[in-house]
Amino acid sequence: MEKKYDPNPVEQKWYARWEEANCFAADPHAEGEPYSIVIPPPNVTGRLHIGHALNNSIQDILIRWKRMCGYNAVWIPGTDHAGIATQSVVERQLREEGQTRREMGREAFVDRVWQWKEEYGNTIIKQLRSMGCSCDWSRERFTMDDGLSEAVKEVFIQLYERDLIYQGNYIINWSPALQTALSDDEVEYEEVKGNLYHIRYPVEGGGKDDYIVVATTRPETLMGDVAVAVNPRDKRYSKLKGKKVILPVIGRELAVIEDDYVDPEFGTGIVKITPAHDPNDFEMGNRHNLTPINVMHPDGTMNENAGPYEGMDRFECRKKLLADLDEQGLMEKIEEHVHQVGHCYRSKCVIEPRLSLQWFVKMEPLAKKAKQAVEEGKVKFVPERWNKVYMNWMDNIRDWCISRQLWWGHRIPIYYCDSTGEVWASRDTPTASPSGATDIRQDEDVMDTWFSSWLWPFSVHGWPEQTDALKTWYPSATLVTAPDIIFFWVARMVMAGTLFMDEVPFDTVYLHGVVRDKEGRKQSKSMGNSIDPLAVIDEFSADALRFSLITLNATGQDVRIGENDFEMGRNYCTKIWNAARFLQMQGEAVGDIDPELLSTDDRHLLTRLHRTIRKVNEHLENYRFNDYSHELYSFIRGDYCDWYVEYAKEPLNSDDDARKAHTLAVMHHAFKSAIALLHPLMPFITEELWEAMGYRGEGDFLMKSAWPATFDKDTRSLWKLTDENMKYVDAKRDLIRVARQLRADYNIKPSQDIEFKVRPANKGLGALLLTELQSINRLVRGQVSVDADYKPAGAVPGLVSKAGNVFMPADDLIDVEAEVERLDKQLTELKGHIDRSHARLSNHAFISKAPEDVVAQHRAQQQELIEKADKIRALLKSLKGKG
RNA sequence: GGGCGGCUAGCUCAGUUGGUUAGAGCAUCUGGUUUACACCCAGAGGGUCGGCGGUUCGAGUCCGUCGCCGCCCA
Repeated sequence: MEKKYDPNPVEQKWYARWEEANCFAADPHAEGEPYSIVIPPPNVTGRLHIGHALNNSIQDILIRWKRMCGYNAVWIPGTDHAGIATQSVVERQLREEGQTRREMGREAFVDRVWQWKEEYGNTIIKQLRSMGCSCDWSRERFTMDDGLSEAVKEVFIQLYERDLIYQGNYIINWSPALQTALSDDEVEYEEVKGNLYHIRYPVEGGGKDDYIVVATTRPETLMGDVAVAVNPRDKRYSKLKGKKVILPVIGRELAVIEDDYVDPEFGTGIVKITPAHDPNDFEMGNRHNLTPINVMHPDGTMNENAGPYEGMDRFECRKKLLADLDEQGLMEKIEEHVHQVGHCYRSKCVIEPRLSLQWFVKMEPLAKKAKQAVEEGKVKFVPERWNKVYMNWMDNIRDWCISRQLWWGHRIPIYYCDSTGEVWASRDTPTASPSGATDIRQDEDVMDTWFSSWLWPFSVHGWPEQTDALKTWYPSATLVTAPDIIFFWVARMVMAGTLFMDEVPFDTVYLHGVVRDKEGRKQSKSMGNSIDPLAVIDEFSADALRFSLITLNATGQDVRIGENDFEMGRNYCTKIWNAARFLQMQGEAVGDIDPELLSTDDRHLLTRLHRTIRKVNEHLENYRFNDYSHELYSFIRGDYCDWYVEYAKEPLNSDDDARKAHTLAVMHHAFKSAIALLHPLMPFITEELWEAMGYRGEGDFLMKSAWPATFDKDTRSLWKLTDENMKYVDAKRDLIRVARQLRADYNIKPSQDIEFKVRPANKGLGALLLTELQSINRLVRGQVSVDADYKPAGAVPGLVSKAGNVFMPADDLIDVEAEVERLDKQLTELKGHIDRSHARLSNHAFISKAPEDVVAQHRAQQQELIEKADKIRALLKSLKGKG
């Protein structure tokens, strides 16, 4: 083995070997309980960021763990076509070439996007490999693939036939930058400091001073006003009833209508009604039979209805209009006004509520089933609190606008015949209308990308075909994702699953936190604070990346990460590497564990292994990945390296070949189990060591090996893996720690062999210690002797350990003052604990109300504290007396 | 306006049903060429668990309230 671990070539080597050996490929007919995960499909335009790294590390842990446990596990990878993002990227490219998609034509443009996708589109998929993700690449899917497109079309038509899809003229969120409709969820509201403009509308037939004042935040929509409204109970304006007002600039007459919706408290209590540009006005307009007037082009410039402002951009128009109103003396006042303004989640432009003809999905019937599924516990959220968020969304569900004015995406399978006026949905490309007319055309729009993503859990398996994969792996087991797409994606998948499969798409949704920078800001490219996972892999290794992310991230909590946090992962790898190297240097392992030869430390290690396996299983089952990582970390670093290996050097260097061989057997058993347990988290180094240590069978891989089992009861009793032994070894180690502390406090050179006297806490313990002096001597780098009657002849430094008092008799060492000071401090601290313990135990209420075992526990603890304090007092006495 | 999360060592965070002397990593200090490892080892220092009030024999943990910080929905 190399002296230093060089991860990059090792990681590349193993990933290639796994792929060559088809280790990731799953077979629906294979044995084992099915366990499947579908990846949250990243954008095909995307690059791996740190959030993906966390997300996919978790999925890989689950899938590797389950695979080792014998499940028929599959992880389905893939990407989505990201309609808006991908189209934007290619359009930008065209622009640089001095072209536009309209010039190019739809077909050529779509071809061009496909070309782009083939060339650049799968970056993220390649990047997932360098992270070690064990996806079944033979099942990789793309939402625009034939099969998945088939599913999208089928679902659209089924919904259409069930009357759950409709086309309608409604106010939707319009992105002028992208020139497409967006769903409500794609709008981000931001607080903006704007103004509330108070504008005078002259009353028809009135004098110069006869006017009303309306307040608005978007004056540029004024040209689209079709009425003004007041609340019918608002006495101030009852005299306006039946009157008309004149729309400034345009000069159109507007009726004054009464509607309960108007809030008398807001602004002046009179609002302008602009049904084509505001959802509430649209509703009101419908109630009062008003015809909407649209004043804007799709790109956000003013249209012919805007009179003098035609051709101006909406914000330019606002400026000019305000100046004109001011000039005409129609501007009452301008108030500062903070309000929420919708922005496009992709282009960040200000959303324009706009009346237009779009396709919608009726969500209420879908929500009902999806809600029920969670209520009945068929889908569980981890952490549980997301339950409420999900329910709340379902309760306030709004119809889903699914049409997008784009070219890249699944085209809506609706056909029109202009001569006959027929409208119908078709699975195939029709050549004539149902009545036989041939002047037919397909709807120009495509569907929202999420309309394909919500089918992902079953469309990846070939639905609507009833494939074997679908039968075996639907529903999937666990969905791992970030909470920001709980509405976009998770909720809608539950809807699709319950509706089309009659079964929820997954039984658990694990929602992990957001990865932030050290200042707590979300990592983003535009802020320049993002950590590139590939750079981390390059510098520290994929194992280190995974380890650090998982170890630092508590269940469902956001995690702050900086560049040097990956050092801990790298250091851990190095440590494990060296532990393996040490073990290998001891020679071949022969023989098995022999109950007769087990030392107390052997038994301690094996007990800890047993408990570690148990806890690791528990943590993984409960999605407590950081606990899983910590548990193993302390086993490998603490129990195995720091204590056991150091202990083992004594038997390994002894002349007793049987003892030596047996120690090796124990070490290999523990080490082998440990790296197997670690494999889901750090797949590369563990696989490498599995081979290097000779654990690998012919054609075998650690990733395909069995998950370590806890020891059964018989083995535990045969090997005497008892609590008493744990207690003894812990006491012994406390003794060692105390002896080391004495050495450190008195600056004894490591090379100096020094004597320790131990007055054991009890006889049995003393007898046991006597049999283990060789290894203890090595660990304290001194000569320990056990003497129950030892009484220091002079002022001798000493400390109290769980195993008894430890003295370090040596000439010219003692600094009495310093020693007294330290013992005093310790005693004061102990006294505090004893006082509190005493107060508790002398409290009648405590004795009578607390459970017996708790009382007993506190009694024992108090006893321990008192004994320790007594020993310290004795030490102090001997120091003071003789010093 | 409603909801959620956070506030624990200098920093980043664990602490699952209330019950041993509140933990980890990093950072700091001291010592170290111990035949695996300085990406290391040994040892040490460091916390009124955001404030106040309550429930309880017992609160970092439960309840109320206030204060910041962040997110989501309207």
